[in-house]
Amino acid sequence: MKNILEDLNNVQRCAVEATEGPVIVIAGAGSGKTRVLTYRVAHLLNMGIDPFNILALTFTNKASREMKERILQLVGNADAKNVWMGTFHSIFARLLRYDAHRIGYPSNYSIYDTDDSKRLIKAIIKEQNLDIKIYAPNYVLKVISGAKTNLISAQDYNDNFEIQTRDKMAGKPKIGLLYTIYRNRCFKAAAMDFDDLLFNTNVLLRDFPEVLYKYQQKFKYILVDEYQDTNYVQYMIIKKLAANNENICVVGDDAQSIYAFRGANIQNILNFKNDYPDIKEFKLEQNYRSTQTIVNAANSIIINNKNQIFKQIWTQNSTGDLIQLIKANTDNEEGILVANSIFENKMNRQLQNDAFAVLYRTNAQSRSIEEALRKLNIPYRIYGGISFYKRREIKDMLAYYRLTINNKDEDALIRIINYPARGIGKTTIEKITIAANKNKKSLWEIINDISNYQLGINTGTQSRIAAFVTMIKSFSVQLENKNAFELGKLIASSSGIMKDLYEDKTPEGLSRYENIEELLNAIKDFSEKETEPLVAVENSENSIRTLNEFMQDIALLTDADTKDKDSTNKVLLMTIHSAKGLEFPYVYIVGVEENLFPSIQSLGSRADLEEERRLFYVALTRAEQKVTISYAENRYRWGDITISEPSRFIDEIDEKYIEFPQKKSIHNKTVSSVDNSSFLNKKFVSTIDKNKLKKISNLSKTYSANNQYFDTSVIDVLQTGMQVKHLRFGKGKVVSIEGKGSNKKATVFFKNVGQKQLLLKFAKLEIINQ
DNA sequence: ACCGTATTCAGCGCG
DNA sequence: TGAATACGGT
Repeated sequence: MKNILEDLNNVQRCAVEATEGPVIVIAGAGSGKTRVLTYRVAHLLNMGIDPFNILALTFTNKASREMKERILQLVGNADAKNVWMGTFHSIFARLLRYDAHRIGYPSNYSIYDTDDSKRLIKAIIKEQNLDIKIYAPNYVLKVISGAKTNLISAQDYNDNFEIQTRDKMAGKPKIGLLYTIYRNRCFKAAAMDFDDLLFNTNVLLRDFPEVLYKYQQKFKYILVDEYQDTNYVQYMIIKKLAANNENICVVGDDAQSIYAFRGANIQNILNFKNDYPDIKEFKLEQNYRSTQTIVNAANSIIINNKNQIFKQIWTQNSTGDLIQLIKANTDNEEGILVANSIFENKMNRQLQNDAFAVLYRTNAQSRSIEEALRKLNIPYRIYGGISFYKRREIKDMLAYYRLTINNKDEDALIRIINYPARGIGKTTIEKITIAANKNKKSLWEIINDISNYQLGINTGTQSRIAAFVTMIKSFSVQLENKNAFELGKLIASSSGIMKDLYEDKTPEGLSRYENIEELLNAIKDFSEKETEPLVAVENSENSIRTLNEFMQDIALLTDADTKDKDSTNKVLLMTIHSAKGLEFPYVYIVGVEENLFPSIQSLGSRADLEEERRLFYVALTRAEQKVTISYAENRYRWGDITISEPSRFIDEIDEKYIEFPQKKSIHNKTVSSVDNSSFLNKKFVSTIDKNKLKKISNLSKTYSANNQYFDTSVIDVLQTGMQVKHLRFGKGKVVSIEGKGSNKKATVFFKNVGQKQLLLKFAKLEIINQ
């Protein structure tokens, strides 16, 4: 067998071979992070570790799928698919199928997605006669979700004086009550939302020592990807699982932590060492993805952040093109200029459409880009958007499946009890809901025994309800003996959904019908082929693949997971957030303006601004060959034209990496004096006001002041024994010098921080004493 | 049951 | 501005 370790560089190899004990890998952008993770798992397997003893947690389903494929290729042994690899949610959803009975949940519990949760919250707010404006469902959900993420139960929430005070001050004292009701309703419906999957896992591991012991024994080796974006509950779960063996390896890059806004805690990675004193730390600093220009420009950005783990990303790749700056008058013009630029590059360099990606801060920005691309007949695809599984007709169909599997599923029941219309109206449902709340029963329990409750429902309606119950039951009894496709198809036709959509001859109706057909095709694939389940199945004695299994498989899918058949060779448009982990030869970052990027909401706090800067860093480092940055001076936002300035992030890039606009906007507003001033010629042209001129000229001074540190002469002159000063590390003494030319490295002993290896072209060393 | 109008929302979004 | 949904009238 080939020694796979030979594919790795030194640090990567060390990180892969350090299988025992706690390990942290700080992996710079493009430094081969995924490689380390996959090779590490492959290495463990080659060492003879049982795949069932390995737990690998990823950020997205897509990442786990890709990693699995690569590991299979590496070890060439189908056993590898038994590694527990997946997202936190899919892995622990699975754990809960085995053990949730201890906290009162059946193993066939439903999973509510965000829409389902919101519907339920809204219904509860209405039932409580609260003002929907004060208790906006989105807000309430966000608060509840945040609480669960921080392991605050409904009980804790209501008992916590500070929280209660905060809610009262905000004029929303009933949020705790809504949390309690919401939790109880989910429980009664045998449903968990996304947050519950993690929250309840933590409860199991916390309150049931035998469960904790079981999984500690099982997961002898734990790997966590994208550790910088983990939140508190994830942190706690990992900590508990790893407590016994401490064979834990986390991989991440603090510079790419961009999800604080939804609870990710960058301190998890910054403080990881505190939890495991005897930790081994590896830093992957060589970038294999991008040109020197891109790497250096990205470094010059991120250095402005205070809160970070020190590292020096460098590359052996060629210098490459300068970062091109495009200035536009309006957002529409920005779209045109970007599309033109893509077209030019495509022609001049003979590139395919899929060599290009356009990244933006907010989804609303895609419009002008789309229009311009369409005009030039450049095919594009928006990455993200409405997921197949979130379409109304699909959710309706899935609601039938959910109710068939879990009769208590309240959201599913409400969704379909009168769809297709069967004469069970609002008033009836209201009566049933009230009865359920009063009797502390699920809706299903009420309608299953409708004749025994005096709800004032007329006999006609009662018999229609009874017929509905009978129909669902007739589906439920076939869950075990029919495969997913047979039963799925039966439900689609018996429920009347197929007929309902078939009769709708509008274009929307037609497309809905087709979508249902597509869903059935997917189920057919699942039933027949040995499709790889998202999470390994341990005892697959079951010869048929059931509808229940299908639903578990897709419950945690997102649109990023739905394969797009004709996704090939198109320009990709997406938010920067969804670009995380991806790479493209040519990257356009658009709308790089103050108040948009960085977002206006981020300007209030240093932490938020630093997150925006990391986001910009992520955007830059997606590119392999060339980055183009654009901004517009006028932009439509919320129906108003707003005037914007170029983002501070543009100023932060060392200007020697930027190619400033030469020719102007298509509106021919070029200022004639451009040629007179070499400075203006370089900078943003057009109508620059005096203040901006002043600002820019100050900046240019800053740059030249900085440039002395970059002066190659320092690299050439530096000798062992010299006293030097580093911007962040302070004073130190050169211990040794290795390498030559631009890859020259010095080992320096600093008084304050100890010994460091520095790549001289980045380290802004100043010689203070020979 | 359905349609037209009113209202609301607009930072990023893993599962 | 524009889309997505809620509401209210027929």
